[in-house]
Amino acid sequence: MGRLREFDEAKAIDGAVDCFWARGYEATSVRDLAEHMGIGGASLYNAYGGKRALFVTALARYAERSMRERIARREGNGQPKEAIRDFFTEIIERSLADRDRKGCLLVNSALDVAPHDAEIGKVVAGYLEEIRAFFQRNIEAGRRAGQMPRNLDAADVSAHLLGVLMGIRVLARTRPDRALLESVARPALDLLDMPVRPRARRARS
Amino acid sequence: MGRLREFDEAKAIDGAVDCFWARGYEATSVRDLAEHMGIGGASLYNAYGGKRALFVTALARYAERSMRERIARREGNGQPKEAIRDFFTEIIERSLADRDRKGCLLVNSALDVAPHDAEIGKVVAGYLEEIRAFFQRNIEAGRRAGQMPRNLDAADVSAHLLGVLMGIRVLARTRPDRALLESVARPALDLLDMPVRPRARRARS
DNA sequence: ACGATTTTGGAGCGAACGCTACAAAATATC
DNA sequence: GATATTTTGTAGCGTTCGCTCCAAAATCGT
Repeated sequence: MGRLREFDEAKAIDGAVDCFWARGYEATSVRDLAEHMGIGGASLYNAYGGKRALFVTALARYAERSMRERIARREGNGQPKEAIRDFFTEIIERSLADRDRKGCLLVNSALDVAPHDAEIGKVVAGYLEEIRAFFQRNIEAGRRAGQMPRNLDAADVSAHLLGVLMGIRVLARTRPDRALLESVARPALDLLDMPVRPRARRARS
Repeated sequence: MGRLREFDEAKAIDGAVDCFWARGYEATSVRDLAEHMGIGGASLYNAYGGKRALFVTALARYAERSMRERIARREGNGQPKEAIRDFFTEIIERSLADRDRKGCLLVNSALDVAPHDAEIGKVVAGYLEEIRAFFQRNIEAGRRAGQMPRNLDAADVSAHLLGVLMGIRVLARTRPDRALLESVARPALDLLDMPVRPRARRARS
């Protein structure tokens, strides 16, 4: 019973994601949100509760459609090393193509919102942990398949890859330069390759 | 000629740094600033021009007192590897001791302000480049001194270290956990060590 | 001492902020 | 069709925003 909603809820959330993504939490006003969501201010509060609650919803939408989608697309192909390499390649390519330098909503939130809001902080930390776990699963699979060095510490290296990923997204927002971003990633990805037996230059022992 | 300033200009700038550092650019109000700087609103505009100009000044102060000081303190000891290692150790320790999770003003600005303000973006990029250059100088010195592998690519690895540093500062704001932060840094720092000749497990060719 | 110049505190500008109140409009149940 | 319930648009609540105006206060050169 009651009047039914006239706006497209999926489009509305996507509009909210775009707003928070482009401008950040503080700099996004409720009026901006309502306009980009295609709804009125009253509907926004009626349907989503308010700015903060809407942000949590938008964050979940972003994580689902952007992060988890990207993970799911790479995983389960039986090529764990390519999964990780392609993950970084895609992030770099998208960062370079990101003309308005929006970066990653999760990373932006980790610095903007999370430190000032314990609840949202835990949510963001949980999303980032999902990325690290993706790295760890694929490192372990790569070791089992003999594609990666046996002595790789999956916990260490997965955390390292997560840190490098965060670094790429930070640097991309101030200096979206291909050479820089690829240099950041390369030493980390080289860890995943099998060591080459160093060729002896001259006879020595 | 004219009335002379009554407030301590150094303390005032430090107060502005503290404000922007703790709350971010957008979330810091001119009234917050004036109060923490110990001056009135009119004096703030008279002496510094406005919120944005004051932010640029505060950023320069932070870079000088926090970043360049940290670099200068480590460099020129003839121990380039320790300079880099200690740099990361200090960042991790300070991040763990940073109870209100202020992080690094440069990194915060790189995500908050830089993408929306081209001029400030270039300033921030310049400061970050100083950090990368510090890494590169010490990598080259370490190679010359025979403390680091001869085949280290100083450009690549210095960019990598900068990325890892950014990653540590991001993760520290959402999950200030020693094990996590040290895991992020460890594989990067291990690059600086001389390779150990792998001990042959069994006789094999 | 005096005019010129600068700083300081206070009041307040117009605008935008997050949010709410309220009545008209639209639906389901009966 | 009457009633109950929900959504929608509008108007506006009180607050805060960055910033400016202005007169009093304080210092200089002369």
